[in-house]
Amino acid sequence: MTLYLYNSATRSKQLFEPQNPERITMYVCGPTVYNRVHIGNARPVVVFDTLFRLLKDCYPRVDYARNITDIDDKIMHLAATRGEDIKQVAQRYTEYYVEDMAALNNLTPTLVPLATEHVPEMLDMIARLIDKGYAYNSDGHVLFSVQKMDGYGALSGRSLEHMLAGARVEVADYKRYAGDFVLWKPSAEHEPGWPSPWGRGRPGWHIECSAMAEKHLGETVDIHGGGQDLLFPHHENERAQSCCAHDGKPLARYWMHNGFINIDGEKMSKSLGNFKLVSDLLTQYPGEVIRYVVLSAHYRSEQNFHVELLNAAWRSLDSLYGFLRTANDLDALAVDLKAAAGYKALLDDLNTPIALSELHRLARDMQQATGQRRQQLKYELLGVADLLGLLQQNPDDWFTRARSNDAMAADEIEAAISARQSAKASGDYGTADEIRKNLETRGVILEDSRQGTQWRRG
RNA sequence: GGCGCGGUGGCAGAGUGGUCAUGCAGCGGACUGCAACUCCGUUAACGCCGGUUCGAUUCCGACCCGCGCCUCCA
Repeated sequence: MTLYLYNSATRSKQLFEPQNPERITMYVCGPTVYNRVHIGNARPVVVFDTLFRLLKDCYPRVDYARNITDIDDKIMHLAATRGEDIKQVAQRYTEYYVEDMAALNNLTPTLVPLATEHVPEMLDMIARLIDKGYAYNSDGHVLFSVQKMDGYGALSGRSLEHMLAGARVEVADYKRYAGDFVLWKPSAEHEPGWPSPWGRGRPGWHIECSAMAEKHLGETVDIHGGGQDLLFPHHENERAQSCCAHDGKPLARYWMHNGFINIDGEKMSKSLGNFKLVSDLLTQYPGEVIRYVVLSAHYRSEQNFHVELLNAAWRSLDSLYGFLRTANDLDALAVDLKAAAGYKALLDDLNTPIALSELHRLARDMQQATGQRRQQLKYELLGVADLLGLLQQNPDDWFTRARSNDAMAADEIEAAISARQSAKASGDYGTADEIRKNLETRGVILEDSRQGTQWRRG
């Protein structure tokens, strides 16, 4: 078993060698809870959930932390406009987030730390950074001095000169250097805040991840992940804080970043009005279909998202579940999953498109195989699919579960089918076809076979 | 301006120096009372121009086009 991962820090695919094979640690940046999540927010969650599943299969223990940022200026503004407490706002959107992510078959991470519950840890880390000379207090702000750190910018591959050369940053007057970033900032009377040695205030964006990773996973994590856009400044700054607080020890051994999702070739943005909320998509598509679409592209490449993709993914899943339906009564027979091509594809930097293609190959092979081989193929198919978070529901449920409230009830459908059976038996094909056509207009498709008639919702 | 990424068949999307990705869609056929499902067969691609090579979609160079990041957006 050899796992290769692309490390953003070295810009190359590397053999994954954990610090301690008995306990793998992974930290992924979670959401700021101020709105419902869109499909772009869902991509890292699905990607790292898939990695989590793979790691759990390879190692005895995996501690996977995905934080919730529940204190942030965007949350504050929303709370203020609605006359609510930030806690109410954050809690509500956290619940939505959990709900949406669960609908996409994402497992719950081992740890889900909240920023507001780690303020003491952040204050402690900030104090250490000041003691060590990496941070300074200025006018109620505490700032990290990027010039004090050797190799600042190495993660994202940029130098201070280049960063500031073409930058159009307004330099705040409390900064000693334009590239310095905030660890702690003052809160006005009406704003949420916590007491600190530097006055009442709130944490900067980056410090929470450093503090929470340290507390729950230790000074160095094996894998740190997030979206491509977090590489700079967020991860660069996290790395700087942690590294300097820990006397040079690296924050992460492997940095992983997923690419963006575009909508019809354009970046998703509120100004373009083209962002797709997961909750909206879920009203029309099963979560598993959305997950399939996300996994159909390699996580590092850009993905172009549009409605036809969802439809194609749905049909692909129909095909896979169709094979499983015909094997419903078959007992799976265990084989070594790690020998499966789909498993190997995942070990190669999470090549999910190849793994998906293997699902189709396995399903087809299973359909044609007999005896033990058929049972083994079922095991392999379900096993690889499980690593992808797919195909784990009962095929009959997949095909017959009602998608809306006005959908035809199952017993009504069964009654229509037996009426059609009688018509067929008496040679009255006109009536039989009429019944079938009626069902079809109500979203029910019939499939005759020697064993009888099966139905599914189309 | 700085750093980086990508251009593959109708759509999506892997991969490779020399038969095949795969899925969805299309086309032809089998099965079926007719369909659906399934099966068999099949069409179709590697931005442009050079170079290296016996051979390049794959390596090298130029060009064209598209895209991302450069302080709080996954």
